[in-house]
Amino acid sequence: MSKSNNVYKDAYNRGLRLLDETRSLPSEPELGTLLGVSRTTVRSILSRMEETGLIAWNKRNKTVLRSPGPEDFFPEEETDSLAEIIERSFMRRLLAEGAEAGMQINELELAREIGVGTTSVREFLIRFSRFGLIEKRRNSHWVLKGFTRAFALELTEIREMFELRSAAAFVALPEDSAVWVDLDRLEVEHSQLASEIATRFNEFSELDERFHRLIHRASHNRFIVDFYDVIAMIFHYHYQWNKAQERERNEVAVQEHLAYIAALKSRDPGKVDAACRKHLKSARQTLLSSIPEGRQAQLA
Amino acid sequence: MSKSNNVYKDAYNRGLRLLDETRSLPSEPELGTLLGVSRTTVRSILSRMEETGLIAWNKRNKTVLRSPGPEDFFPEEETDSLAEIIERSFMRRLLAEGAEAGMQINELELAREIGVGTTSVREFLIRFSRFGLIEKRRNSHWVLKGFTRAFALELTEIREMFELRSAAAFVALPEDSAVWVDLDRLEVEHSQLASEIATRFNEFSELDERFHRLIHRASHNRFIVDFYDVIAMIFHYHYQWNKAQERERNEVAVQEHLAYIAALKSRDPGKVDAACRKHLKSARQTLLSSIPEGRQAQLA
DNA sequence: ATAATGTCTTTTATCGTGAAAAAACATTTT
DNA sequence: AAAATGTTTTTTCACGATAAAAGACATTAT
Repeated sequence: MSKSNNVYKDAYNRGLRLLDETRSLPSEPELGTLLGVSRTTVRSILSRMEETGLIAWNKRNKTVLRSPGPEDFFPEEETDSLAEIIERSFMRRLLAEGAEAGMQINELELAREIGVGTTSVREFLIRFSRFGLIEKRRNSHWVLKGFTRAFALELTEIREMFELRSAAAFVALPEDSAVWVDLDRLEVEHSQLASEIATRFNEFSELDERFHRLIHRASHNRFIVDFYDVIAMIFHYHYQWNKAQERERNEVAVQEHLAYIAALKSRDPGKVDAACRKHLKSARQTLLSSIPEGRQAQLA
Repeated sequence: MSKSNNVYKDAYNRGLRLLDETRSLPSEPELGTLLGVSRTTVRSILSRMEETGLIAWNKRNKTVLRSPGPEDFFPEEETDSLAEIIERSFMRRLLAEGAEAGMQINELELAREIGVGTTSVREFLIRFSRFGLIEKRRNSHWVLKGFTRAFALELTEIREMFELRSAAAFVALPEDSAVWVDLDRLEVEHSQLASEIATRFNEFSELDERFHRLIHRASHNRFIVDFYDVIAMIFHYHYQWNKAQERERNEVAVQEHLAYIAALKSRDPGKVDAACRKHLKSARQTLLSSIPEGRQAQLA
């Protein structure tokens, strides 16, 4: 089967949305930048749009003929990369009952179960290993370390260390740095979300990530910035799994963020430290409370 | 070619060294644990030892017939794993002239140059990416970020944060913890090395790693422990490349370690903090001084 | 009954291969 | 001449296949 054309399909779907906005499409290189793909893929997309009568394409002329309907889109599941598919399957397994720490992970079995080649699974596991949840035995299998209380504590310890430092670096940034504009924008978004929290609470997760990444970036340290990937990944799946009190949790978090943002804008290191600590403390509580005592040694 | 039998060859070579020590070899499972390989490999080793007249093998009886000579050993280069071969080739390229930051890395070219399959190179790059020296462009090539001054500063910033915290955790360990015995042993080794520094200065590197790993382990945090892999890797190649004042540098470092060890043994947090800071400061200086100003944006 | 050896099965490591996608080069259009 | 389109080449991604190595099961020895 070699390689799926999900890059093409995903870009095609995103390309369809452009058709509603304009009468005619821009140049091929421009479309490439817009969709984040090469010209080769852009041309495949245009070919199909022409075939299905969405556009008339003649050299530089790409006139929109009709608006795309739902049937023009490729099915969602065909637009995922193999890596995403494997990650989802793997995490589902991890979060399912019975995934105990110490358990061994079988590449071949995983590959067969997901229906992909072993190479992709191997590469996924190598990439995934930096999250600290699995470990490789030299020329042998992988071992599951488990999403335990210990893991959560180790993760949050680093997170707190890094974020406090980043926040301190943030307030030291010059007045004319672009981050202050970004921060203002995030503040507005937070306020809006706060006022409509009852209905939009599930949008917090995405805002949360953008906010913390902005702060971490102020550290100007690639190891700190990269570490946020670990946090983001854990929180992503954690929230998917644990929906208890989601609304209340997010409501509290939004307010903490607003206080944190205000502290940053005050540029008072003391206030920032306090606001940051307060938020990190409740974030840790949230994470820890989701790991039942009785399953400490188990992968929840 | 599928898979090289370097595991067998390496274990065989290590197995040969056992022949000098005993009249007869232990059981197969015991040999397996000793050499860190499976029984399957142990049996292959025993078969060859029998063939080459090194031992007489009959079921549980494995009598040593003669001592192995140099010709019995497999050549060193055949005992390296593919990953080691690729890493060495890759690092040689990095440290060679002309490896500038921003340069793109070509999997296929690397694979051809080293004479291995692309899969192995890909896996290596994924594993290597956590060191923060390369970065992947989404469905495209890897980009070299370069061993720059910025890299060294970011690395040492984290190192210092982690080691100070680990050292603080170290002194808080109970009196009966096994680490104190390990520390005593390391102190003796340091003293011995200090007294013979003129001739043995090149043995410091290995001692250095063991010492810092012991301290980092006290953090009981997998992210801190794992981060030492990045430091160890950088220092390993850094020292291979920069031999200037090696003797003097190591002489100073050994003394700093001894002071650091004394501080740890005093269990006085203030003293530990001071000794740790002092050592880390000079370690940072050493690393920075090896990155010439004029090549800041370049990979040395 | 425990622990070894002997045998068979499964898994891991690595390669070559082919399609998807990117990138490079050549040609045309503005 | 700058930027687009058209065409060709190269690289990445993913697979199945195969030998090495690990692991499981069966048998034999203490």
